[in-house]
Amino acid sequence: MAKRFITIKDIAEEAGVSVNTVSRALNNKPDVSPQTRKKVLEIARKLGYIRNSDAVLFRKGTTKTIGVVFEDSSNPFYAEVFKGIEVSARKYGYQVILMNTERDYINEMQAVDTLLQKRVDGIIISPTQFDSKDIEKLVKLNFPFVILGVHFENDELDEVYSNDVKGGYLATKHLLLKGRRKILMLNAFMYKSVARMRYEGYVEALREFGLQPYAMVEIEEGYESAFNKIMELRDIDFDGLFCFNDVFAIAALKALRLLGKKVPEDVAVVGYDDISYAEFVQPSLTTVRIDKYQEGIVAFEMLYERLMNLRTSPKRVLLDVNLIVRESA
Amino acid sequence: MAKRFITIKDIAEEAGVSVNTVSRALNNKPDVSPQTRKKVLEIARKLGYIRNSDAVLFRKGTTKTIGVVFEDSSNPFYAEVFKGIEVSARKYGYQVILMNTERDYINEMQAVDTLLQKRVDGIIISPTQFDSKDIEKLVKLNFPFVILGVHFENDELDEVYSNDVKGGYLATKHLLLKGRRKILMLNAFMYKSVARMRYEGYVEALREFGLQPYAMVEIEEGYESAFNKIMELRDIDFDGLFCFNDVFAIAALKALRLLGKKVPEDVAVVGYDDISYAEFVQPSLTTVRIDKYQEGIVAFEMLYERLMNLRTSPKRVLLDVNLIVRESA
DNA sequence: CTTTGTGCCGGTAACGTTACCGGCACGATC
DNA sequence: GATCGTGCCGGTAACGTTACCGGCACAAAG
Repeated sequence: MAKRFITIKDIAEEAGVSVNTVSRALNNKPDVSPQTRKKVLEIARKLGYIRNSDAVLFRKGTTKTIGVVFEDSSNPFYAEVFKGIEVSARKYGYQVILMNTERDYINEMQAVDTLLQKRVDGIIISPTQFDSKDIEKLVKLNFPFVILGVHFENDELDEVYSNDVKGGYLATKHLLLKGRRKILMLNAFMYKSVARMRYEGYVEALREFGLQPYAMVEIEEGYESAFNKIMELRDIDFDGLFCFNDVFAIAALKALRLLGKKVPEDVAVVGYDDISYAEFVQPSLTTVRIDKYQEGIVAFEMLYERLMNLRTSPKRVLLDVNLIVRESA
Repeated sequence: MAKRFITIKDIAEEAGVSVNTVSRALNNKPDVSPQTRKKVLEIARKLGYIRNSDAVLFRKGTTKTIGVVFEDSSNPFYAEVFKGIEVSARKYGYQVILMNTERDYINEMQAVDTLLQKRVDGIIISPTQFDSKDIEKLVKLNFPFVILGVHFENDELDEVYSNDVKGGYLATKHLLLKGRRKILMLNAFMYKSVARMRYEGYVEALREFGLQPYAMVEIEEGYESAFNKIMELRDIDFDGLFCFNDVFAIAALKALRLLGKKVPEDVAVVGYDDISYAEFVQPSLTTVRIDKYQEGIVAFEMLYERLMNLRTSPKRVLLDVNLIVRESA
C-alpha cells in the first residue's frame, strides 16, 4: 500500500534535467530538444508516471468541474437529465460532481457549500427547498449557476424549465376530449412552482370547456403516498385522473386495479414526465413528455456560456412539452 | 463575474496577523489568543471567506474522494448501488466521483485513468469490458480498489458480488415447482461471469429434477433487444421463462402479451434484480432480489478498510439473494 | 537573578505543477 | 570581431493551505 505516486521531480532526477524541461516535454511545448523530449517520455513511461490533474488545475486556478445538485439521482427523471449534463460536460472537458439532497433543506445548503469549497467552476441546481432568499445569496456571490426545472420571480437568473402550464393543459384537454368531465388532479404540494403551473394548465383547459376545477389533492411525493391516497379516495366519483408525475400515475394504476376500476374505461389516467417505465406498465401510460436529456444538455450549455463569458445577461429557456398518447387515456 | 475568492491571506492582511494565525484560528487549533481568534473569525465572515477544500487536501496529500466506475448510472440497478456507496461514503467524510462507461472499453480505461489522475483515494469498479489482464494492471499499481458485481479468478482481489448461482437456482427451481418443464433462459452474453453463474444455477436446478437444460439464448442488454428476441421466438415452445434481469423480463411481458400468451398461465416468468418497477408492472414480477443498497454499503466499507489500513489481505463478500414471489410465476 | 515553562505568533518550506524570465551556446549576419 | 537571433534549458515564484520550528514576552520556579 505504498501509495506513492511518481512526480515530474522523479522524472527530472532520473533524466538529469530540470522539472521545467520535464513539464514542457510532457505537455508538447516548445523549447525542448527532440532527444530530451524522447528521453523524458521514455522515463515517464518506465516509471509509470500519472500526472496529478488536480495539481495542474490548482496551479491554473480552475477546476474544470461543475457541480450538480439534485434531490435524488436514482429517480429516473433526474437520472436522465443528469446524463444529458454529463455527456455535454464531458464534450467540453468538464467533470461533473453530483450531490443528492433527498429534498432536505440542510443537505441542499451543504451541497452548495461543499461545491463552493471545492471551487467548482459553476453549479446546476434543481432546488426543492430553496426559496428566493437562498437563491438571492447565490446571486450575490456572483457565482455562475443555472436553475433547472423551477421558475423564480427574480429575473436576473439563468433558468431552464419546461412549459408546465402547457403540459397541464394538454393532459387535461386530452381527458376532456375523451369525454371525461369529472377529472381529479393528483398533485404534488403547491409550494413547488411546478405543481402550481401544472395546476394552472389544468384549470385553463377546464375553463376552455366552460367547467370549474373538479377536484385537486396535494400529496407528498413517492409511490406509496400516491397509492394510499387513491385507495383513500375510493368513494370519490371521478372518471379522469391527471397525475403530477408518472410515479403517481403508476401507483394509481395499481390502486385502481385493486379497487376494481378499469383503466381507461372507468377512469382515464394521464401521467407526466414520460419516464422510461411509462410504456412498460399495463395499461401503458398516456403522459406528458419532457425531453429530459435535452434539458440536461441545455442546462450545461447555458452554464458554459457563463463560464466562457460568452453571455453576461440572464437567460431563460422554456422547453416545449408534448402529449404521448398510449393506452391509459 | 469577478470570480475572485477570498483567501486566508486577505483575512491576514485585514486582521494584521500572519496567515498561520488565521489558519490556526479557523481550524480551532491552539496557539491563538481568544481575542485574535474572535477577530479573525469575524473578518472571515465579513469578507465572505469560503475555504478552498481542494487546496487543503492537496497540501495534506489526500483527496478524501473515491471514484466509482459503472456502466450506466441511470440504470435503476446501479442507481441504487450508487446510493448505498454515496451514503456510507458521506458518513466517513468521503466524496464520490461517478464515471459512466456505457459498456465501452475505451471509456472504461479512461474512467480509471481520469480517477487516478485526480488522485482519488480508492476506486469501486463494476467492470464490463475489463479482463483479468486489465485488472492485473490495477493490482500492480498497488492502488486500493474493490470490484463490484463480478468475480475474477485472481484471488488477491477485493470483491463484492452476489450469489448468482443460487439466484439462478432459486428462479429455475421455482418454475419447476410450478410444474414448468420447458424453461427457456433469456440470458446476457456469457462472457460476463454473472451470466455464466446464473446459467450454472439454472442447469443445477434442472439437473436436480433429472432434466437437461432446455434452451438458453444470449442477447445484448436492453429493453428492445429482449423484446425483439421474444417476438422472434414466437414459435418456440416454452412454458417457463427465466430472464437475466428484470428489464428483460418486463420486455418479455410486453412481447408475450402481444403474442397472446398469458402470464403466468401460458408462460411463467421470473426476472432478476428486483428493481423498483418489478412490483408495478402487470402482472407484477416474480424475481430474485439482490440487496443493491447493501451491496453499495459493503463495497464502500471494504474500500474504507483498505484506505485506513485496517486490512491488508484480500477479501471477498458473497451477498445472499432471495426469491420474491409475485404474480408472474 | 537565572532558569524553565508556556502562551502566542510569524517565517519558511512544502504539496505538484506551470508561467515567466533570464541565460548560455551556437550559428548567422553585418 | 561585434551583434543578433534562436534553440534549449534552468531558476524562481506562484496557486492556497498547513506543518514544523523557532522566537519573543511574560510569569513561575529554582
